[in-house]
Amino acid sequence: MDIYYNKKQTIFCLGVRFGAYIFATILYTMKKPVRVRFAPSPTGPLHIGGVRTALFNYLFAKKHKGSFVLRIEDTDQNRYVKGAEHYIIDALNWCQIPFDEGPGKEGDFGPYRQSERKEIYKEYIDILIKKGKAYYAFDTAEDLARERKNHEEKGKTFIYNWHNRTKGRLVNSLVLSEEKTKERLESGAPYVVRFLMPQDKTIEMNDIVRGQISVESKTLDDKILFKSDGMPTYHLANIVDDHLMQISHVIRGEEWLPSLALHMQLYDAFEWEAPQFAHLPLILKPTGKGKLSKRDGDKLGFPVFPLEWSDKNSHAKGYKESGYLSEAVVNFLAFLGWNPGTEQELFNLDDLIQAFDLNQVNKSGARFDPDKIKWYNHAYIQETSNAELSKQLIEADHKFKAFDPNYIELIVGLIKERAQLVPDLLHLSNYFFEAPNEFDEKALKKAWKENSAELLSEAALKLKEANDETAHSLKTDISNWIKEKEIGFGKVMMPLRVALVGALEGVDVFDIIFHIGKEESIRRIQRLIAHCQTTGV
RNA sequence: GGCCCGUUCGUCUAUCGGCUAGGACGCCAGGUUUUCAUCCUGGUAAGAGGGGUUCGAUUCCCCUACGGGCUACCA
Repeated sequence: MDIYYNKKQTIFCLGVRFGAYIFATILYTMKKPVRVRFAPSPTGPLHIGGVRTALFNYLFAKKHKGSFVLRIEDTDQNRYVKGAEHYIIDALNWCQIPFDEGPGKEGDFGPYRQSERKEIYKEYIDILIKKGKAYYAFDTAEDLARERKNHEEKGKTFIYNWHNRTKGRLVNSLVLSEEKTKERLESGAPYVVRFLMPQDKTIEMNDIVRGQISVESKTLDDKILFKSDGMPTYHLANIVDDHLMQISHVIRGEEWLPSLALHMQLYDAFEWEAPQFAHLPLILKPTGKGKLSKRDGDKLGFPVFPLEWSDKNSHAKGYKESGYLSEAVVNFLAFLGWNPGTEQELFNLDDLIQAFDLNQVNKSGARFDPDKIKWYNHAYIQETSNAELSKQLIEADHKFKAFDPNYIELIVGLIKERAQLVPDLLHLSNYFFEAPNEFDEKALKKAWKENSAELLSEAALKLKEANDETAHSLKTDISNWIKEKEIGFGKVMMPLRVALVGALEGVDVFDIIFHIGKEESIRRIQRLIAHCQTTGV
């Protein structure tokens, strides 16, 4: 194969290999511990895309024996939602991807809420200003809106950067004299701090998922780093915290990719070594356009949140409450945008940690498939013990408290292969716990023939005498009787099933009789006969 | 509009220059279950288009199209 390589390719390949080797060697000698963070904003319930980001961070951390940090990015006081932080922690715990450090689990790098780190950001923004990498700006929101509008009317886009930071009508410390700036600041006038984006620089970046990316700095704007309310914006807080918390790898959603150039410039400005970045593909709506949003759940009939959430103006369903097992959700999520390259589909958390590799993460967005997550759930229900499922069943419906737990376990074992969601166990099993209170019309039409009443009466008599030691002995006795009578099995079995279940569904008829008992079975048979007589079927 | 990223069955994806393009979900058919479901077997179905590079491109490069993201004193 290699003989077909031309010279150019060979040199290139050697170059790449040599480069990779040097890079690997440097990485190896540094041997920095892996530290990753999940940094959500407490603006509401964590949605399923956020859970996936957290999961990938967790898997990567555990794979490399590193730490998984939870940092609450609550720098926007307007969007702060009470209870959201608590929800995030509950959700991570339910998924069994707990963090090693974070609020309530203080490590060496706290505090872990950005609102509690206000002074730190002030300190660092001052460093940037002193270095001449950032500047004060006094333009009001109205000023900026006006500028945008003016530009728009001329068919242009307003960008606050080298184009106009010192021209036009903008007011900032680059155009004001030092004294004037000082005066303004001391007068208590509101100000923001902007990053002084270099004018002519090709910013080369490397992303673990996407490889080389490059952006021309002249297309970028002087982003606000420090808001007039004394809080940092995401960009500043993020870089400062990732540095201070010694984050080695930033694994986050693709929506942050356009900010990467800014972030790299910030690391440069501080003269800090940047962590490695991996931008995860977005999760898209099952149908239609765009990324999966918090509102899609109700519209499309599946949860988009791990746990249910309610506040005064909204209520949203959660996977947990809808009867999904966390293992299924985690397995499904792991396979959105990643796969191990083998044909194995079922992975528990330990397997995932073993197999996980950021290099195998896909670049393109993945549509969310509600059918597939159901399939995973069915698979995991089969793997879950009858005892555990019974426990969940009893929790879900208190009527089961009246029954022997051992009986419930037996029944669960009988029906679980038919259950896709945990609550399915409820309606799939009800004929084991109570007689049907109505009979499905279609089923009756199909099962009930002229002589059904007589046959069933006779069947009831035979049942009384039958050996009910096991379901199998029952089956043998009744089958023999049907054979002797030389009638089709269906003639007896179908109406019998309707009598027991109320419909043409359910597990094996003899399993049902065995578990509910002969007496109850006969009672149900008589009820159906009576029903058919009164309704004249 | 500008900037960035992406594009293999309907969906999630495998392939890291040799392909009769593999698996899973879904769907369809058959079998098992005298029911329903499960389960088993089989089937359906894909490299956006156009140029290069190459003995050979799904794979590498370019263009176009399409999709996605960002473009806030939100994260």
